[in-house]
Amino acid sequence: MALRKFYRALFKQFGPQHWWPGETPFEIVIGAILTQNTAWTNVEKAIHNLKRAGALSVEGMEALPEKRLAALIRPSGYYNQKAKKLKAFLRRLREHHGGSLDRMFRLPTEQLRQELLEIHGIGEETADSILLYGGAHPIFVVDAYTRRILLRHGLVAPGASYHDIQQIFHASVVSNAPVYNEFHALLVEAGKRHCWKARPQCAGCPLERFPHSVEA
DNA sequence: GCCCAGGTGGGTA
DNA sequence: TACCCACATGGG
Repeated sequence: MALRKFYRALFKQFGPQHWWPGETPFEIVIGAILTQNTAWTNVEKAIHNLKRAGALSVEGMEALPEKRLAALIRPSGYYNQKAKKLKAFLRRLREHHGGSLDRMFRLPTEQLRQELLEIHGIGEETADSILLYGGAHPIFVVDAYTRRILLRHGLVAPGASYHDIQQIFHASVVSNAPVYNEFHALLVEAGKRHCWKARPQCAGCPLERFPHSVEA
């Protein structure tokens, strides 16, 4: 299967990625929301502000007025929107799980995924990032780089949905959280290095030797 | 100045 | 369903 070859090639080239860059499950959840359509370097600044303000905890963040929260996460962009999203998540966590991430993550994967998707501001990629990286649930995260790379190699059709792409991974890669974790992180690294583009930008990339259906 | 970044939700046809 | 757009900062 092509994807398993991709994984080996990427790992050989880039090595372990040590994702997610976050010290606690709560930090990972917050980072997953803050990184939506945003460079991670900007998210780091926002998280630094939250830490400095003592707001990188369930209680600390819930105690903040939304305006104050928005000001702290300003460097991550879309800060008014994201403050609303963070508040919506915290409210749900408190009302359904007593404010405990541990309790929340004990739910079955599919049930928790459905619940996360009901929260304002949490779409499929963010829900899956929270599940995989925050709770070690074995579910594959599909992001823009993943889509572009698979598209370029003709492994998915142009109109493929998030679910379509996720199913390809679930069907061909063993259901194992550490493996899904590493694979997705490697795909993002490849994406950042423009491995989804044609030569010369892709020259030397670990996927170049695999067939390209789309010379984008 | 322009383009992009580890998306999502709301509106319209 | 399928587009289109708003949301916003910071780095290359």
